[in-house]
Amino acid sequence: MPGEQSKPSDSSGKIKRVGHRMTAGREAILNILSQSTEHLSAEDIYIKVHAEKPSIGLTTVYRTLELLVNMGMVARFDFGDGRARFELLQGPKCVKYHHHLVCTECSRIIEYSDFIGEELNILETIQEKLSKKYNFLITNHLVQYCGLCAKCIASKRGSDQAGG
Amino acid sequence: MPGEQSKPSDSSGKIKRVGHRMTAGREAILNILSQSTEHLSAEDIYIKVHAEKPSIGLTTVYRTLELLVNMGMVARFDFGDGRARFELLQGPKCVKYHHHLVCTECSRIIEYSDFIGEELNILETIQEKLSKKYNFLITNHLVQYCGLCAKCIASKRGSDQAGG
DNA sequence: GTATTAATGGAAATGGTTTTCATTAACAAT
DNA sequence: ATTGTTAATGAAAACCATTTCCATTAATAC
Repeated sequence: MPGEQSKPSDSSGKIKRVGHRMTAGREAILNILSQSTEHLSAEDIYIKVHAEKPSIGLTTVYRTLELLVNMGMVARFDFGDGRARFELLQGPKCVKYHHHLVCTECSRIIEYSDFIGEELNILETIQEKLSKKYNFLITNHLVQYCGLCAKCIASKRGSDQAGG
Repeated sequence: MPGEQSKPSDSSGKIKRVGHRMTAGREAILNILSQSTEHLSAEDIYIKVHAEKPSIGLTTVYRTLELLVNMGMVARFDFGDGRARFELLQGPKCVKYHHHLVCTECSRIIEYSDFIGEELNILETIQEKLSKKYNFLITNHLVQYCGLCAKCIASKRGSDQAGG
């Protein structure tokens, strides 16, 4: 059946083409990633995968994520809360650039796409200049605004007592 | 002696003013931080501090760094290699903005200050917009270009064998 | 179907960071 | 300078995300 490879984007095909085997675990993990817009940690993914395929272990999740990151299919982010987050770089829901708003209090992460147009020109111009000046092969960039989200501002205000 | 507080920047004074005690360990750590332009990890700092004051332990380094970060005197970065890096935000050598070039292969970090002017306008404009739209209190931002440094490009080329 | 070997799971190891707890020492009051 | 209070400390243990080990399983090629 030629239509069989009509999986969400061609992730499975890509994996095979590079000489890796397509397994139930890898497929499940790719599915989770393609269905989520959140930035999932390895454990988040493990919990979801494990729910639908209990045979799959955490180790496999880590190994698969490593593979996908190395293949450039998944991006890995460190937001400073001690666990890495992962995001699919392919498929319908994917975003090309990763510009985040991170709450330093509760680690809430917002991926904004507004205003990105304005940023990109400048960022790409600078990327080229840096690339030349420092002899870097730049493959990616990352912009993070750090601060407090609305909730944490509110709860801070509360715990600061009659602060005003 | 009134001239005694002429320490490099007024870090010690700042610590006391907030109600914390100035100790030998904290002073040593602040010294290390103010003397280095590198992005030091907790252990880097520990090794340097330990060399001049062997009584100071790694735990104290971590605790002091946490204090300084909370006081806003030190910035903490995660470059994805599993250990946090720290950088003084005060004193003569300090940089206001933290724009980095990170080698994903060897974790080499370059803090560039070129071209920053061009970026800042846009980044600050966007910061305000995001702040309003998402109700964030943004205190900081971070720009990272990721890729391969010159050395790692070269060594990749070598290990790829007759690749061209 | 069989062989090959990549992929896997579970347990153990690793390594950066945090916690615990008894001890020490900074600062304020004297 | 002495004393009292309690924050700060060091060492060891705990923690926890991630990696490694190794025997077993299963995906692909034949």
